Amino acid sequence: MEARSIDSELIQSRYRLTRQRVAVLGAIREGTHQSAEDIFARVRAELPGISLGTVYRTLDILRGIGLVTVFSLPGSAARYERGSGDHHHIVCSDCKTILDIRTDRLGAIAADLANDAGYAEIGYALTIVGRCQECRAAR
Amino acid sequence: MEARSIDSELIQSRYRLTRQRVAVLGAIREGTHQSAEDIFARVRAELPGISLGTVYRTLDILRGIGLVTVFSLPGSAARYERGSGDHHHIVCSDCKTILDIRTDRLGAIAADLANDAGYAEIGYALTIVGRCQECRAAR
DNA sequence: CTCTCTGCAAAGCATTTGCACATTG
DNA sequence: CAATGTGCAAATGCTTTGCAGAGAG
Repeated sequence: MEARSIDSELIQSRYRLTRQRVAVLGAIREGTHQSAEDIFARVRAELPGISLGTVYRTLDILRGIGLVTVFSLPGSAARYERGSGDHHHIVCSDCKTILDIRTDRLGAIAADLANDAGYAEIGYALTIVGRCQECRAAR
Repeated sequence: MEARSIDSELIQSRYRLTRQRVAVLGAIREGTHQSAEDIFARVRAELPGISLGTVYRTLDILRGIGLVTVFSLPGSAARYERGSGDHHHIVCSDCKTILDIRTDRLGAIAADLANDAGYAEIGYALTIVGRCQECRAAR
């Protein structure tokens, strides 16, 4: 079953349900690690009149209600993906390919570390940098 | 003993040893999680004529030779700190305060995950988001 | 002296915002 | 209808870059 429906989430959060918002969330679900421009391009196919500003505004709302997660790597635009950050990333230092990673070995550690620091943990994300197979094979 | 000296590192990397480069690295060592602007402000005290462009160019060189690490959080400028990323961060979702975290519990996990993904690991960074003590106390 | 570096200012992206009109509930 | 959302375009940050003169080796 798909995560919480955008309809109920937006309405419960007293946001209006507009074509643009539905389309943006739809676009997010069609890909991963997309930049705002990527999403803009995708949504445009369905809603040619939408503006990039609206995409940014919508992404910010969706993030606020937990339907979308953002992360950023130095030197590139923010990346958006659906859901709350329930996975991690490994990035190739050469070709910049990003892969999702899942593990259950981090939760306890993050909880301990947050606790030690006196913070109430909200979330955590591990980013690994490495060289992917293709890039190592090529020269 | 302080890490590798900037002099030898720059020279070995066939970069020229300039006042600006020495000052920028000095500024980095006086703080943590500094933005390029922060570093610019700090260096200016010593070298009033330096330009922001030079700060950026220098930071990029220092990062290239491993004397400086960069990281970024969505919605704010890149942060620079000395050394190679040998520690992690916890950020307050309210006041944005960043704390350094050290642990030896992640190395093996990161190595396994990189391996599973077919990547040759270069580095990894954990970022925890939470609410700090002060922010929880205040209202 | 030659080659690299720097300051300056302009350019380039990514993201945000003000405003008048369109839409939702 | 009233309140909210959207398109448009300008504005704002952050970072990069071209160029001519300054400085390092």
